[in-house]
This record gives sequence, structure tokens and C-alpha cells, in this order.
Amino acid sequence: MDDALDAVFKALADPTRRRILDLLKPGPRTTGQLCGAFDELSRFAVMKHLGILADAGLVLVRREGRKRFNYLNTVPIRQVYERWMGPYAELWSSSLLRLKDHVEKDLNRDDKDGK
Amino acid sequence: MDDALDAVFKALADPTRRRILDLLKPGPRTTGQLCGAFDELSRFAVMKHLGILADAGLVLVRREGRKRFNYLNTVPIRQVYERWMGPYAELWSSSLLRLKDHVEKDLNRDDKDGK
DNA sequence: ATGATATGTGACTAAAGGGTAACATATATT
DNA sequence: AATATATGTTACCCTTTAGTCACATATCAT
Repeated sequence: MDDALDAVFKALADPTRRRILDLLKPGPRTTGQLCGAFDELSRFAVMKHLGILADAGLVLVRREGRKRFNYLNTVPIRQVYERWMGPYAELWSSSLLRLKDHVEKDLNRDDKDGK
Repeated sequence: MDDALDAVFKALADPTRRRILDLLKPGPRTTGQLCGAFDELSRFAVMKHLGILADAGLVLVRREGRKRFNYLNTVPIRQVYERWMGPYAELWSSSLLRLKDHVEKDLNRDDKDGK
């Protein structure tokens, strides 16, 4: 039981990896630059996270000499979004409005029951 | 080191939970209905997953008698999307185009080096 | 009330994954 | 060639978590 975006979700599950993506948001950074941003972590921990992000396709890598530039790739994030926001879902607004109605009905029920 | 959406990402990390969200996409389902869709899993495993999804705010719950209706809430997913697709990121197209250029440069370099 | 249905809880097990330390390779610079 | 810099690898520890079993509670129908 496993879907295509599994690696992406697993990658996004860790806060350190999300912070890495935050750091890559303005533009590419080398591995060393990223390590510098994590004083509390070993260099290798950061590299491991970068590897997981790269396997998931969230980070694209370009090597230049002894430097490795890491790029944020937002395509998988867009796919995540579309998975549950796509056309087959109930419309966001109508869905929430309907739940709001239900909850209000519930509150009324609770009031009547004196809970 | 922990951000506001931590529970959401943790919740999305498991394929069973993503399947549950898929099942809720067309509309609300009761817990029992969801259990029926997972022959290979114990009923309690499904309930545990629903609890995690509810804690993350991805599933909203309305109780009616002995039934519990589970609703998909897409708001956190939209927040995930906006975190890295927002205005401070490099534009999706330009970012990818720039990387494409870099990769092509890389390929040329490799060719020259005869790798 | 009583049985059937639907959901909630406590304790435990086993695998996955984040962390470090020590070691290895590759590239630039002098 | 020799040193410093930047990145890659192997082996191990420990916490987290997905899973089960057994038991408990609440609601509907007769």
C-alpha cells in the first residue's frame, strides 16, 4: 500500500528537512552553506537529509567542482496540493460550509440534551 | 526545531492515512465505512490513523448518535502549498528553467571531460 | 432490559528512521 | 607534491511509531 508520492511525504515529515527547503526557497545553496545554518546538527545529518530530499525530487542537484548546489523543486508540492484540491473533491467552501451547518446542528442538539 | 504544520506533515507521511483522505475526498464517511475499505487492517489501526488525522486538522468530525462522520479539511493542505509556492520563492518556471540551463551546462562539461 | 451495532481505550511488540562518530574520496590552491 | 576544503560512506544507537490483541463504553432496535 504505497503511492507515487510516498517519498515526497516521507521527506516532508521531518522538520529539519522542511527548514532546508525553507532555506532553498530564495535560491540555491551549497551543502556547506546549509550545514552552516544548522549549528546544532552534525554535517552528515544535514547531508543525509539532503539525500532524502533529493531522492524525493524535492531538491535537484548540480555539481560544480567540489561544490554541490541544491535547488528547491516545487513540482512535487504542487502535486500534493492537487491530489486533494482537485476537481473530484467537494468544493472547499461548500464542504466547510456544510460541516459548519452540521456542527451547529450538533451544538443545538447538545443544548437540548442539557450537556 | 518544530513548526506549526508539524502535525500535518507527520499525518501525511503514512500511506494508509493518505488513502483515508482519498476516501474522504468525494464526501464524508463514517468510521465503520472506512474500516470496511481496509480489509488488511484491524479496525483499531484505522481509528488510530483517524485520530492522528483529526489532531492535525486534516479530518473534522461530527458525531451523530453512534455514528461518527469524518470530513476532509483541505485548509492545511493549502497552507502546505503556500509555504513553498508563496511570493518569496523564485518563480516556479524561472527556477526550473535556470536549473535546466545549469544541467545542460553540466552535460556539456561531462561530454568535454569524456565521462 | 437485552442483544447487536458502532465507536473508544490500555498495554505491548517490532520495524523504521533520525542521530552521532570515525573514516574515505575528490577538488582546488600553493 | 602537499595541504586545506568540500563532499561521500560505513557502522552503530536510540527514539518514534505503525501494528496487534483484549477489553470497555455508548447507542439503536426489539
